Amino acid sequence: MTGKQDAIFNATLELVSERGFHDAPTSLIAQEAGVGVGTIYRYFENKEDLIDELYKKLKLQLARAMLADYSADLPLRERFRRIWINTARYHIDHPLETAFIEQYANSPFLKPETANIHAEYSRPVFEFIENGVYEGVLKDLSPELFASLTLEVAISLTKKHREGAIVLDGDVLEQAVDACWDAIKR
Amino acid sequence: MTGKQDAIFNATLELVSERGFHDAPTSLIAQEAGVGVGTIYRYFENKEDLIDELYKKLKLQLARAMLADYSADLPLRERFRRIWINTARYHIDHPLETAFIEQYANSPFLKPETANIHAEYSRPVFEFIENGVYEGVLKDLSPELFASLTLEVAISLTKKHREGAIVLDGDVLEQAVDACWDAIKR
DNA sequence: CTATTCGGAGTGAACGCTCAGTCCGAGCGT
DNA sequence: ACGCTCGGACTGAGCGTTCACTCCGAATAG
Repeated sequence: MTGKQDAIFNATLELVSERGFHDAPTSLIAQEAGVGVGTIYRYFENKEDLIDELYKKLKLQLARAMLADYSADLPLRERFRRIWINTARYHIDHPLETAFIEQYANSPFLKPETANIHAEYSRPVFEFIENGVYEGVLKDLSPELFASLTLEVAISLTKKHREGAIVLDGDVLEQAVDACWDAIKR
Repeated sequence: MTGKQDAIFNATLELVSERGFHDAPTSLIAQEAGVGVGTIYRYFENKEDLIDELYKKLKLQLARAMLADYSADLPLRERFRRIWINTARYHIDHPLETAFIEQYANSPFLKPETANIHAEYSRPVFEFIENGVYEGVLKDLSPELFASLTLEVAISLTKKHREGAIVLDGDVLEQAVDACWDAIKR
Protein backbone atom coordinates (compact mmCIF):
# COMPACT_ATOMS: atom_id res chain seq x y z
CA MET A 1 0.00 0.00 0.00
CA THR A 2 1.43 3.31 -1.09
CA GLY A 3 -1.57 5.33 -0.05
CA LYS A 4 0.38 7.35 2.47
CA GLN A 5 3.16 8.18 0.07
CA ASP A 6 0.65 9.42 -2.46
CA ALA A 7 -1.11 11.45 0.22
CA ILE A 8 2.22 13.06 1.11
CA PHE A 9 2.94 13.78 -2.55
CA ASN A 10 -0.45 15.39 -3.04
CA ALA A 11 -0.22 17.51 0.08
CA THR A 12 3.28 18.66 -0.90
CA LEU A 13 2.18 19.54 -4.42
CA GLU A 14 -0.70 21.61 -3.19
CA LEU A 15 1.12 23.42 -0.40
CA VAL A 16 4.35 24.11 -2.25
CA SER A 17 2.53 25.31 -5.38
CA GLU A 18 0.36 27.72 -3.49
CA ARG A 19 2.65 28.88 -0.71
CA GLY A 20 6.15 28.12 -1.89
CA PHE A 21 8.83 25.71 -0.79
CA HIS A 22 9.69 27.48 2.43
CA ASP A 23 6.18 28.26 3.48
CA ALA A 24 5.20 24.60 3.34
CA PRO A 25 6.58 23.22 6.61
CA THR A 26 6.70 19.48 7.12
CA SER A 27 4.23 19.84 9.96
CA LEU A 28 1.63 21.27 7.58
CA ILE A 29 2.35 18.73 4.87
CA ALA A 30 1.83 15.95 7.40
CA GLN A 31 -1.40 17.49 8.65
CA GLU A 32 -2.76 17.97 5.13
CA ALA A 33 -1.78 14.42 4.19
CA GLY A 34 -3.39 12.99 7.31
CA VAL A 35 -0.20 11.39 8.60
CA GLY A 36 2.28 12.04 11.37
CA VAL A 37 5.36 14.15 10.72
CA GLY A 38 7.61 11.17 11.30
CA THR A 39 5.86 9.20 8.57
CA ILE A 40 7.23 11.56 5.94
CA TYR A 41 10.69 10.43 6.93
CA ARG A 42 9.80 6.78 6.46
CA TYR A 43 9.22 7.47 2.78
CA PHE A 44 11.77 10.22 2.13
CA GLU A 45 15.26 10.91 3.39
CA ASN A 46 14.50 14.57 4.03
CA LYS A 47 12.39 17.41 2.73
CA GLU A 48 14.71 18.09 -0.20
CA ASP A 49 14.44 14.48 -1.26
CA LEU A 50 10.65 14.65 -1.09
CA ILE A 51 10.60 17.70 -3.33
CA ASP A 52 13.04 16.16 -5.75
CA GLU A 53 11.08 12.90 -6.03
CA LEU A 54 7.86 14.80 -6.60
CA TYR A 55 9.55 16.85 -9.31
CA LYS A 56 10.77 13.73 -11.10
CA LYS A 57 7.31 12.17 -10.87
CA LEU A 58 5.66 15.23 -12.38
CA LYS A 59 8.24 15.53 -15.14
CA LEU A 60 7.53 11.95 -16.15
CA GLN A 61 3.80 12.63 -16.08
CA LEU A 62 4.34 15.66 -18.31
CA ALA A 63 6.50 13.74 -20.79
CA ARG A 64 3.81 11.06 -21.06
CA ALA A 65 1.10 13.67 -21.62
CA MET A 66 3.11 15.37 -24.36
CA LEU A 67 3.34 12.14 -26.32
CA ALA A 68 -0.11 10.84 -25.45
CA ASP A 69 -1.32 10.27 -29.02
CA TYR A 70 2.00 10.40 -30.83
CA SER A 71 2.63 8.12 -33.76
CA ALA A 72 5.68 8.12 -36.04
CA ASP A 73 3.42 7.29 -38.98
CA LEU A 74 1.58 10.59 -39.01
CA PRO A 75 2.64 13.50 -41.25
CA LEU A 76 5.22 15.82 -39.71
CA ARG A 77 2.83 18.74 -39.50
CA GLU A 78 0.29 16.67 -37.57
CA ARG A 79 2.92 15.19 -35.24
CA PHE A 80 4.04 18.70 -34.44
CA ARG A 81 0.52 19.91 -33.81
CA ARG A 82 -0.24 17.08 -31.40
CA ILE A 83 2.92 17.45 -29.34
CA TRP A 84 2.43 21.20 -29.16
CA ILE A 85 -1.25 21.07 -28.21
CA ASN A 86 -0.65 18.25 -25.72
CA THR A 87 2.04 20.31 -24.05
CA ALA A 88 -0.17 23.35 -23.81
CA ARG A 89 -3.13 21.29 -22.62
CA TYR A 90 -1.17 19.66 -19.83
CA HIS A 91 -0.01 23.00 -18.50
CA ILE A 92 -3.48 24.49 -18.74
CA ASP A 93 -5.17 21.54 -17.08
CA HIS A 94 -2.55 21.07 -14.35
CA PRO A 95 -1.89 24.49 -12.85
CA LEU A 96 -0.59 23.13 -9.55
CA GLU A 97 1.82 20.76 -11.24
CA THR A 98 2.99 23.51 -13.56
CA ALA A 99 3.53 26.00 -10.75
CA PHE A 100 5.51 23.42 -8.82
CA ILE A 101 7.70 22.43 -11.76
CA GLU A 102 8.35 26.03 -12.74
CA GLN A 103 9.19 27.02 -9.21
CA TYR A 104 11.59 24.17 -8.58
CA ALA A 105 13.19 24.32 -12.02
CA ASN A 106 14.08 27.97 -11.43
CA SER A 107 15.39 27.50 -7.91
CA PRO A 108 19.04 26.87 -7.10
CA PHE A 109 18.03 23.69 -5.25
CA LEU A 110 17.45 21.77 -8.45
CA LYS A 111 20.00 18.95 -8.43
CA PRO A 112 22.11 18.81 -11.59
CA GLU A 113 21.37 15.11 -12.07
CA THR A 114 17.65 15.80 -11.82
CA ALA A 115 17.79 18.64 -14.34
CA ASN A 116 18.41 16.26 -17.25
CA ILE A 117 15.66 13.72 -16.63
CA HIS A 118 13.46 15.01 -19.36
CA ALA A 119 15.86 14.07 -22.14
CA GLU A 120 15.39 10.33 -21.98
CA TYR A 121 11.61 10.50 -22.15
CA SER A 122 11.51 12.89 -25.05
CA ARG A 123 13.17 10.65 -27.61
CA PRO A 124 10.19 10.89 -30.01
CA VAL A 125 10.50 14.65 -30.01
CA PHE A 126 14.07 14.39 -31.26
CA GLU A 127 12.97 11.76 -33.75
CA PHE A 128 10.44 14.23 -35.10
CA ILE A 129 13.07 16.93 -35.46
CA GLU A 130 15.61 14.69 -37.17
CA ASN A 131 13.01 13.45 -39.65
CA GLY A 132 11.91 16.96 -40.44
CA VAL A 133 15.40 18.28 -41.00
CA TYR A 134 16.34 15.24 -43.10
CA GLU A 135 13.25 15.62 -45.27
CA GLY A 136 14.01 19.29 -45.77
CA VAL A 137 10.71 20.39 -44.24
CA LEU A 138 12.32 21.96 -41.19
CA LYS A 139 15.15 24.45 -40.88
CA ASP A 140 18.51 23.02 -39.91
CA LEU A 141 18.59 24.18 -36.30
CA SER A 142 19.71 22.58 -33.05
CA PRO A 143 17.10 20.61 -31.07
CA GLU A 144 17.39 23.08 -28.20
CA LEU A 145 16.59 25.95 -30.53
CA PHE A 146 13.58 24.00 -31.83
CA ALA A 147 12.37 23.47 -28.28
CA SER A 148 12.68 27.14 -27.41
CA LEU A 149 10.85 28.19 -30.58
CA THR A 150 7.91 25.87 -29.97
CA LEU A 151 7.44 24.17 -26.60
CA GLU A 152 8.78 27.05 -24.52
CA VAL A 153 6.31 29.28 -26.33
CA ALA A 154 3.49 26.93 -25.35
CA ILE A 155 4.63 26.96 -21.73
CA SER A 156 5.02 30.72 -21.63
CA LEU A 157 1.51 31.15 -23.04
CA THR A 158 -0.04 28.86 -20.46
CA LYS A 159 1.71 30.81 -17.73
CA LYS A 160 0.09 34.01 -18.98
CA HIS A 161 -3.21 32.16 -19.16
CA ARG A 162 -2.84 31.02 -15.57
CA GLU A 163 -2.04 34.56 -14.44
CA GLY A 164 -5.09 35.86 -16.28
CA ALA A 165 -3.17 38.01 -18.77
CA ILE A 166 -4.68 36.15 -21.74
CA VAL A 167 -7.39 33.57 -22.40
CA LEU A 168 -6.07 30.52 -24.20
CA ASP A 169 -9.12 29.31 -26.07
CA GLY A 170 -9.08 27.03 -29.09
CA ASP A 171 -8.63 29.87 -31.59
CA VAL A 172 -5.61 31.38 -29.88
CA LEU A 173 -4.12 27.93 -29.47
CA GLU A 174 -4.40 27.33 -33.22
CA GLN A 175 -2.93 30.76 -34.01
CA ALA A 176 -0.02 29.91 -31.77
CA VAL A 177 0.65 26.46 -33.24
CA ASP A 178 0.63 27.95 -36.72
CA ALA A 179 3.02 30.72 -35.75
CA CYS A 180 5.38 28.23 -34.11
CA TRP A 181 5.30 26.09 -37.21
CA ASP A 182 6.21 29.13 -39.32
CA ALA A 183 9.19 29.65 -37.05
CA ILE A 184 10.67 26.21 -37.69
CA LYS A 185 9.51 25.28 -41.19
CA ARG A 186 11.84 25.95 -44.09
CA MET B 1 24.97 58.88 0.26
CA THR B 2 23.36 55.73 -1.12
CA GLY B 3 26.57 53.71 -1.09
CA LYS B 4 25.25 51.40 1.58
CA GLN B 5 21.95 50.80 -0.12
CA ASP B 6 23.74 49.85 -3.31
CA ALA B 7 26.08 47.57 -1.38
CA ILE B 8 23.07 45.85 0.17
CA PHE B 9 21.43 45.49 -3.26
CA ASN B 10 24.58 43.99 -4.74
CA ALA B 11 25.11 41.57 -1.90
CA THR B 12 21.47 40.47 -2.08
CA LEU B 13 21.64 39.99 -5.82
CA GLU B 14 24.73 37.83 -5.56
CA LEU B 15 23.63 35.72 -2.62
CA VAL B 16 20.03 35.17 -3.69
CA SER B 17 21.02 34.33 -7.26
CA GLU B 18 23.59 31.76 -6.23
CA ARG B 19 22.03 30.28 -3.11
CA GLY B 20 18.35 31.10 -3.31
CA PHE B 21 16.04 33.35 -1.39
CA HIS B 22 15.98 31.27 1.76
CA ASP B 23 19.67 30.46 1.89
CA ALA B 24 20.59 34.12 1.87
CA PRO B 25 20.09 35.14 5.51
CA THR B 26 20.14 38.81 6.41
CA SER B 27 23.25 38.23 8.50
CA LEU B 28 25.16 37.05 5.41
CA ILE B 29 23.81 39.84 3.23
CA ALA B 30 24.97 42.37 5.82
CA GLN B 31 28.42 40.77 6.05
CA GLU B 32 28.84 40.64 2.28
CA ALA B 33 27.69 44.24 1.95
CA GLY B 34 30.05 45.36 4.70
CA VAL B 35 27.30 46.76 6.93
CA GLY B 36 25.55 45.75 10.12
CA VAL B 37 22.37 43.74 10.10
CA GLY B 38 20.46 46.65 11.54
CA THR B 39 21.51 48.89 8.67
CA ILE B 40 19.49 46.81 6.23
CA TYR B 41 16.39 47.78 8.18
CA ARG B 42 17.22 51.46 7.87
CA TYR B 43 16.83 51.17 4.10
CA PHE B 44 14.15 48.49 3.83
CA GLU B 45 11.07 47.64 5.82
CA ASN B 46 11.85 43.94 5.86
CA LYS B 47 13.52 41.27 3.79
CA GLU B 48 10.55 40.88 1.47
CA ASP B 49 10.62 44.60 0.76
CA LEU B 50 14.33 44.42 -0.02
CA ILE B 51 13.78 41.61 -2.50
CA ASP B 52 10.84 43.37 -4.08
CA GLU B 53 12.72 46.65 -4.49
CA LEU B 54 15.66 44.85 -6.02
CA TYR B 55 13.32 43.09 -8.43
CA LYS B 56 11.77 46.36 -9.54
CA LYS B 57 15.19 47.93 -10.00
CA LEU B 58 16.39 45.06 -12.17
CA LYS B 59 13.21 45.03 -14.24
CA LEU B 60 13.70 48.71 -15.00
CA GLN B 61 17.33 48.07 -15.91
CA LEU B 62 16.20 45.30 -18.25
CA ALA B 63 13.54 47.43 -19.91
CA ARG B 64 16.12 50.16 -20.55
CA ALA B 65 18.58 47.68 -22.02
CA MET B 66 15.96 46.23 -24.36
CA LEU B 67 15.29 49.65 -25.86
CA ALA B 68 18.87 50.92 -25.73
CA ASP B 69 19.18 51.86 -29.41
CA TYR B 70 15.52 51.88 -30.37
CA SER B 71 14.24 54.44 -32.81
CA ALA B 72 10.74 54.63 -34.25
CA ASP B 73 12.24 55.81 -37.54
CA LEU B 74 13.96 52.54 -38.36
CA PRO B 75 12.36 49.87 -40.56
CA LEU B 76 10.18 47.37 -38.69
CA ARG B 77 12.52 44.47 -39.35
CA GLU B 78 15.47 46.36 -37.90
CA ARG B 79 13.50 47.56 -34.89
CA PHE B 80 12.56 43.98 -34.20
CA ARG B 81 16.13 42.75 -34.55
CA ARG B 82 17.47 45.33 -32.13
CA ILE B 83 14.91 44.71 -29.42
CA TRP B 84 15.37 40.97 -29.74
CA ILE B 85 19.17 41.04 -29.70
CA ASN B 86 19.24 43.57 -26.86
CA THR B 87 16.99 41.32 -24.82
CA ALA B 88 19.17 38.29 -25.42
CA ARG B 89 22.35 40.27 -24.80
CA TYR B 90 21.15 41.56 -21.47
CA HIS B 91 20.31 38.10 -20.23
CA ILE B 92 23.60 36.68 -21.47
CA ASP B 93 25.68 39.46 -19.99
CA HIS B 94 23.79 39.60 -16.67
CA PRO B 95 23.48 36.04 -15.43
CA LEU B 96 23.03 37.01 -11.79
CA GLU B 97 20.31 39.51 -12.58
CA THR B 98 18.56 37.00 -14.81
CA ALA B 99 18.71 34.21 -12.24
CA PHE B 100 17.30 36.54 -9.62
CA ILE B 101 14.47 37.80 -11.81
CA GLU B 102 13.55 34.32 -12.96
CA GLN B 103 13.58 32.95 -9.45
CA TYR B 104 11.46 35.69 -7.98
CA ALA B 105 9.05 35.86 -10.90
CA ASN B 106 8.31 32.16 -10.50
CA SER B 107 7.91 32.24 -6.74
CA PRO B 108 4.57 32.73 -5.00
CA PHE B 109 6.04 35.71 -3.14
CA LEU B 110 5.84 37.97 -6.15
CA LYS B 111 3.42 40.73 -5.23
CA PRO B 112 0.60 41.17 -7.75
CA GLU B 113 1.23 44.91 -8.01
CA THR B 114 4.88 44.26 -8.75
CA ALA B 115 4.12 41.71 -11.45
CA ASN B 116 2.82 44.37 -13.85
CA ILE B 117 5.65 46.86 -13.67
CA HIS B 118 7.14 45.92 -16.96
CA ALA B 119 4.17 47.10 -18.98
CA GLU B 120 4.70 50.81 -18.52
CA TYR B 121 8.32 50.72 -19.63
CA SER B 122 7.69 48.70 -22.74
CA ARG B 123 5.48 51.19 -24.54
CA PRO B 124 7.77 51.23 -27.64
CA VAL B 125 7.42 47.48 -27.94
CA PHE B 126 3.67 47.82 -28.26
CA GLU B 127 4.17 50.70 -30.65
CA PHE B 128 6.26 48.42 -32.83
CA ILE B 129 3.59 45.73 -32.80
CA GLU B 130 0.74 48.13 -33.61
CA ASN B 131 2.68 49.63 -36.51
CA GLY B 132 3.51 46.22 -37.90
CA VAL B 133 -0.04 44.94 -37.74
CA TYR B 134 -1.39 48.17 -39.23
CA GLU B 135 1.07 48.03 -42.12
CA GLY B 136 0.16 44.42 -42.76
CA VAL B 137 3.71 43.23 -42.20
CA LEU B 138 2.87 41.32 -39.04
CA LYS B 139 0.16 38.77 -38.30
CA ASP B 140 -2.84 40.05 -36.40
CA LEU B 141 -2.07 38.53 -33.01
CA SER B 142 -2.35 39.78 -29.44
CA PRO B 143 0.67 41.58 -27.98
CA GLU B 144 1.05 38.83 -25.38
CA LEU B 145 1.26 36.21 -28.09
CA PHE B 146 3.87 38.32 -29.89
CA ALA B 147 5.90 38.50 -26.72
CA SER B 148 5.77 34.75 -26.16
CA LEU B 149 6.77 34.06 -29.76
CA THR B 150 9.79 36.34 -29.65
CA LEU B 151 11.08 37.69 -26.35
CA GLU B 152 10.25 34.59 -24.32
CA VAL B 153 12.18 32.60 -26.89
CA ALA B 154 15.17 34.87 -26.38
CA ILE B 155 14.96 34.44 -22.62
CA SER B 156 14.56 30.69 -22.81
CA LEU B 157 17.61 30.44 -25.07
CA THR B 158 19.79 32.47 -22.73
CA LYS B 159 18.71 30.23 -19.88
CA LYS B 160 19.95 27.20 -21.79
CA HIS B 161 23.12 29.09 -22.58
CA ARG B 162 23.65 29.85 -18.90
CA GLU B 163 23.10 26.21 -18.00
CA GLY B 164 25.61 25.15 -20.62
CA ALA B 165 23.11 23.25 -22.79
CA ILE B 166 23.89 25.42 -25.82
CA VAL B 167 26.39 28.07 -26.86
CA LEU B 168 24.72 31.26 -27.95
CA ASP B 169 27.24 32.72 -30.38
CA GLY B 170 26.50 35.31 -33.04
CA ASP B 171 25.42 32.72 -35.61
CA VAL B 172 22.87 31.00 -33.42
CA LEU B 173 21.57 34.38 -32.31
CA GLU B 174 20.96 35.36 -35.94
CA GLN B 175 19.28 32.02 -36.70
CA ALA B 176 16.99 32.59 -33.73
CA VAL B 177 16.04 36.18 -34.64
CA ASP B 178 15.21 35.06 -38.15
CA ALA B 179 13.09 32.17 -36.91
CA CYS B 180 11.22 34.44 -34.52
CA TRP B 181 10.59 36.89 -37.30
CA ASP B 182 9.14 34.09 -39.43
CA ALA B 183 6.79 33.30 -36.56
CA ILE B 184 5.24 36.75 -36.48
CA LYS B 185 5.54 38.06 -40.05
CA ARG B 186 2.60 37.63 -42.36
C1' DC C 1 27.43 69.59 21.89
C1' DT C 2 23.29 67.50 19.34
C1' DA C 3 21.32 64.82 15.75
C1' DT C 4 21.71 61.22 12.84
C1' DT C 5 23.30 56.98 11.27
C1' DC C 6 25.11 52.61 12.14
C1' DG C 7 26.40 47.97 14.30
C1' DG C 8 25.78 43.46 16.10
C1' DA C 9 24.58 40.87 20.39
C1' DG C 10 20.38 39.42 21.69
C1' DT C 11 15.32 37.72 21.27
C1' DG C 12 11.40 35.02 20.25
C1' DA C 13 9.44 32.30 16.82
C1' DA C 14 9.63 28.72 13.57
C1' DC C 15 11.81 25.19 11.33
C1' DG C 16 13.49 20.26 10.01
C1' DC C 17 14.18 16.25 11.97
C1' DT C 18 14.50 12.58 15.86
C1' DC C 19 13.18 8.94 18.75
C1' DA C 20 10.74 6.86 22.57
C1' DG C 21 6.64 5.02 22.65
C1' DT C 22 1.81 3.37 20.63
C1' DC C 23 -0.76 0.53 17.89
C1' DC C 24 -2.23 -3.35 15.31
C1' DG C 25 -2.16 -7.44 12.62
C1' DA C 26 0.42 -11.72 11.62
C1' DG C 27 2.29 -15.91 13.52
C1' DC C 28 2.67 -19.30 16.96
C1' DG C 29 1.84 -22.51 21.01
C1' DT C 30 -1.57 -24.64 23.36
C1' DA D 1 -10.15 -21.43 18.60
C1' DC D 2 -7.97 -18.47 21.55
C1' DG D 3 -4.53 -15.76 23.99
C1' DC D 4 0.16 -14.25 23.73
C1' DT D 5 4.17 -12.47 21.58
C1' DC D 6 6.52 -10.08 18.46
C1' DG D 7 7.83 -6.63 14.77
C1' DG D 8 7.51 -2.84 12.24
C1' DA D 9 4.61 1.07 10.53
C1' DC D 10 3.39 4.99 12.54
C1' DT D 11 3.02 9.11 15.68
C1' DG D 12 4.00 13.82 17.59
C1' DA D 13 6.18 16.24 21.58
C1' DG D 14 10.49 17.96 21.89
C1' DC D 15 15.41 19.05 20.51
C1' DG D 16 18.83 21.83 18.53
C1' DT D 17 19.41 25.12 15.24
C1' DT D 18 18.56 29.01 12.38
C1' DC D 19 16.20 32.83 11.08
C1' DA D 20 14.27 37.75 10.64
C1' DC D 21 14.15 41.44 13.18
C1' DT D 22 14.95 44.78 17.46
C1' DC D 23 17.22 47.90 20.39
C1' DC D 24 20.37 50.67 22.36
C1' DG D 25 25.12 52.16 22.85
C1' DA D 26 28.96 53.66 19.65
C1' DA D 27 30.47 56.24 15.94
C1' DT D 28 30.13 59.93 12.98
C1' DA D 29 28.54 64.37 10.98
C1' DG D 30 27.31 69.05 11.43
